[in-house]
Amino acid sequence: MAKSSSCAIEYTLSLIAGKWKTVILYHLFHQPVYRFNELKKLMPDCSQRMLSLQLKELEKAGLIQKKVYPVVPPKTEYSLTKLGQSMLPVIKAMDKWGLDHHNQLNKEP
Amino acid sequence: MAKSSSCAIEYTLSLIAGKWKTVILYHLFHQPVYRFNELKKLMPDCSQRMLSLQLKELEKAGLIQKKVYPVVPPKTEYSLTKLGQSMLPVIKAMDKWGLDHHNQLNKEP
DNA sequence: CAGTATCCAATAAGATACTG
DNA sequence: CAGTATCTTATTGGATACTG
Repeated sequence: MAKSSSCAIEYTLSLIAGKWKTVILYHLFHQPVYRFNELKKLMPDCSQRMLSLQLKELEKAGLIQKKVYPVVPPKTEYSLTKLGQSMLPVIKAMDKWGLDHHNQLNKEP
Repeated sequence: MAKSSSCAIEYTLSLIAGKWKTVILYHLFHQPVYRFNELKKLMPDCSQRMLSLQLKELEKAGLIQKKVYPVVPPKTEYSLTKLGQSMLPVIKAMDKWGLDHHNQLNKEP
């Protein structure tokens, strides 16, 4: 984000680049609300730290929102904002492309 | 690409992540063939080195192909492969989203 | 024209331990 | 439960100069 992008697509990419952001959005499209540890379980290869960072960046980008319940033990809920929901076509297109072209997936005997 | 992705969308992202890849694809959708320096001119903020690297990765991913003419001075042409063309919905969705939501673009007086 | 080579800076990501 | 802190490594990107 150092330089302003000169191309629309660059801007879009800047918001969803990062190893886990699209995956997080993907999950939130399939279930509207997730807690931190639920997401963690869905993404076993994503460390707690990375999940935390990526959620923060998505929140900063305005794509997701976080609701914190002041209870003990803590409870937080992540969900898509309106803006995040508008990303659905992008996520869908990427998911479809991956399903169509990633031969290593869903090819178990 | 160290670990195999467990999610289709992760795979898609892995192929188009990188600061300039989607932009290159975007241009190749609007004009089927480009030479190295033509792309360079379209992307003034992308260094020659980066352009070269990103083109190489796109080629390795099978999304673009390169035709080299054995002439002096050298002439190369880059174009989308069939696989690259199949990425159109993804690029289009990202472009549209950027146009719709990046307020800093196309707002000059 | 279409790149490489080299060197360096910045950023992203991983591992592990700790906490309100 | 939902994170931080710290340290380290890996990857990416940039500047500049050079070449077949």
